[in-house]
Amino acid sequence: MGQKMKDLQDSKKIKEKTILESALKVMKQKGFHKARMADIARDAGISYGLVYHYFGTKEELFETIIERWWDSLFSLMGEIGAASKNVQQQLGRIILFFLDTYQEHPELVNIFITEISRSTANLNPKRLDLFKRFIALTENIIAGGQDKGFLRNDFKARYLTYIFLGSLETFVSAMVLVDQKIKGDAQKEKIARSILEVFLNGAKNRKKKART
Amino acid sequence: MGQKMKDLQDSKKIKEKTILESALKVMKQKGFHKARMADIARDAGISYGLVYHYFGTKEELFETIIERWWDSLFSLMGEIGAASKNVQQQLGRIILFFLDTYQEHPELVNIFITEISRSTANLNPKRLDLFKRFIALTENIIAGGQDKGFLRNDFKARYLTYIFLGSLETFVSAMVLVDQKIKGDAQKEKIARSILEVFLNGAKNRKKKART
Amino acid sequence: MGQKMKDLQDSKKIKEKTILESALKVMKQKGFHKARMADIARDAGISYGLVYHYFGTKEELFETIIERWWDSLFSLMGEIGAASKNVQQQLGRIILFFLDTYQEHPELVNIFITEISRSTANLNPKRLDLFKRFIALTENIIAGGQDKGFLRNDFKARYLTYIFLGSLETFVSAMVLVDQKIKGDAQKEKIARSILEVFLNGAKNRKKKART
Amino acid sequence: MGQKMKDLQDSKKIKEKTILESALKVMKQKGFHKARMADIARDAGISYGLVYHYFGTKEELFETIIERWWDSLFSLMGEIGAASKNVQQQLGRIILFFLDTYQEHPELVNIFITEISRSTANLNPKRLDLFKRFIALTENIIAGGQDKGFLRNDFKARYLTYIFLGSLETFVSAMVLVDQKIKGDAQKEKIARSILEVFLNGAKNRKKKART
DNA sequence: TATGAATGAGGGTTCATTCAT
DNA sequence: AATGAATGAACCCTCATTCAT
Repeated sequence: MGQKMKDLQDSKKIKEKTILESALKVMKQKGFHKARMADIARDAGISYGLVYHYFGTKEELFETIIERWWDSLFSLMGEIGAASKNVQQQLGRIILFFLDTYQEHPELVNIFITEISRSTANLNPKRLDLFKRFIALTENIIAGGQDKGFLRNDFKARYLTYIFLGSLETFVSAMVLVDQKIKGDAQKEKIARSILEVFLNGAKNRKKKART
Repeated sequence: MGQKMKDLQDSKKIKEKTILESALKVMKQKGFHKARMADIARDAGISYGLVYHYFGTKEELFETIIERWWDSLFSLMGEIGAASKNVQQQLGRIILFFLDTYQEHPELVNIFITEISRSTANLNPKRLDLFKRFIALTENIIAGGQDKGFLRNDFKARYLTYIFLGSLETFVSAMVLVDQKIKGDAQKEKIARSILEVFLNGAKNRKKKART
Repeated sequence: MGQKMKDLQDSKKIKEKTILESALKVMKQKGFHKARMADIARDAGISYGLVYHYFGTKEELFETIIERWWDSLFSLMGEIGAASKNVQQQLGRIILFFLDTYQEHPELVNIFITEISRSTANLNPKRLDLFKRFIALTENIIAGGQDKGFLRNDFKARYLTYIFLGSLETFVSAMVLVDQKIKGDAQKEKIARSILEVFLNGAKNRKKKART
Repeated sequence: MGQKMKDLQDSKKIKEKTILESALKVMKQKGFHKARMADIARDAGISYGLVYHYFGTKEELFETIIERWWDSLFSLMGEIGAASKNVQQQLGRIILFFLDTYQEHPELVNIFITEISRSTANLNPKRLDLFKRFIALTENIIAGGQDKGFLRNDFKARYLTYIFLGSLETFVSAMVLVDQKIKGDAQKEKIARSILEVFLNGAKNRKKKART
């Protein structure tokens, strides 16, 4: 491949990325349905006709965003599965992934949570499958922990999975809502540990005798 | 007030309720932004002009739905605060409220969670305040539990609150997503106990020695 | 006719008048096209359904207003014609009629001028005829003045008529525009004399030698 | 600026003008409130979406029409002020401007008179100011004539101004009403002279002794 | 690639009018 | 007479998408 061609491709990639980032930004501000192609183009500093050159339709643009999210998520789940760490570490990795992504792209997390994970309107079979697949992968980890006797067996793995992902998700989205920034890796680690600790050991006080 | 007038008011109330329910139904199917007034009217079996007779605009219709949700939620929080139960019971009541509402109006929960709680686009200051107020009330309960030594003190009450509400919410919304119906009060109770139990005692197995 | 029936008819007349006056008021504020039946009814203190009981349609309500205007105008023109006054007095009567009506019902004059006299959209053949008839009657007076040698003969009567009515109309509508009230009969007389004087003798200074 | 760019701008200007002319045409036929954007677009031979591309809203389109009218009017008043002609000539210029505009764009004059000058509903403070400014400029000319002793001093300049503009306006609008075309410059000149002559010297016959 | 003029389906809203009570 | 719920035609405006340049 010639240098020129490579440059061209690079420039194409860069523009694509610019558009995607503008899309995230605008969608965060106005929500998916209210985000206009013209807004996205303006934010990206290009004409709106050009957006159609790179992404066929608004839907396609949206799909691309979603796909990239899932790709990175499944890529992580693959890594986690490959490395045979213990449950605690595996769950920790998932938590950190969400916090990392949030740190880098708060809008992405926001949109993922807002527009995709919750809206049945946006939930076509293909997307639902991705969800189920992710939940199933998490459930596998949880079930593995149950098998090893590390996690309690008196609840279905599926229930524990919901609770785990729920804690995580609400943490992240609560931060999105109040536009909290995670300040530094230290805070990130602390938050991750909190979530994991409460999930594993519960909110109940074990040190003193409870008065009630 | 004469009987006739009472009847008229009743019929008005009934029609209002019909419209609200149709709105919930349609919004669930298509999402808020995609829900057309014409759809709602058709579902309610009336002309769309009449919807405007009862609710000035689509936005107002939406606001009414939200307000009623908050009213019932705050009404519950008031009751819980008034009755000086222990933390466990108080949290249990909150869980049951969400499950109950879901049982009766799955769409309402869905819309609340999907369109309101998460979309910053819909989150004007007034709404954000309601949210913060609800979170603060829950935090009070949690903090109360910490004061009594029942809940652990090594995490901020706010963090525990997020985790509690997160578990609960994800449970409910996961059920919304896969369109699970809660079968009977027995199942509802069981789910409520699961959520509370894991929140309080953690997912870790305490009976056997964990192998990892 | 029984007393009861007479009372009923009176009450009917009163309500009709109330509606007509509210219509004038609202139309003045919002213009004819923007004036809603509901507005008129609210101003009259009745339900809008009742307006339809008295006047079949909005158009009919409008027509009634116009008709009454024309009736009183033609009634005046009849009087003027009957009494064989000189031109000066006849023209004076017309001027006073407009000023009187304006004094009593500024809205009516406003609507007449704004919505009727000028909008070709509202000018169906019947209405155009009324106009032409009024102009013709005025022209007769003017032509009479020419015949008697009182008014100049070097311009068509029609032209002089336009100029006469134009001066008058602009005076009145300029007052409508700036919402000037005519203060007392003295001012009214003075205005009437000014208009007539300038129409008859011109704006040119006749007392001194003009420098230009 | 490149030739291409100039062409583009030209084409844009041309289309804008096309739309404005269609707007005038339709508004004349149906009145402003009844004029539908779709009608205007159809008359201009374009889709109605495009009208919104050029003019944001119906209101804006309307505003543009009004503004251009005022611009040309004030531009004339500036010219008149600059050239220190005598009063007679200055007033003549104003008359000819109205007649010219009428000759070229009868709709514009009609709309100006019908929808704007008279409807208090359309009379926001900004517009009222423009009116007052125009009247004040005319009044200046009249007052100048009074100062020089050319015009009579026994009436306020403001009154004479009303009468002058009134004669002029009614002439023009009467012609609009009956859809008279001005045939050739000769007739235009004659009309102009008539108006001025009657305004200056009055309608009274000065040659013979009036019999009444 | 890049622009933005052009299109038109879609959907919110208004309001005159009807009609059951 | 009186009310106001109910209807639906009409109309403004938005915005995804196409296409000529």
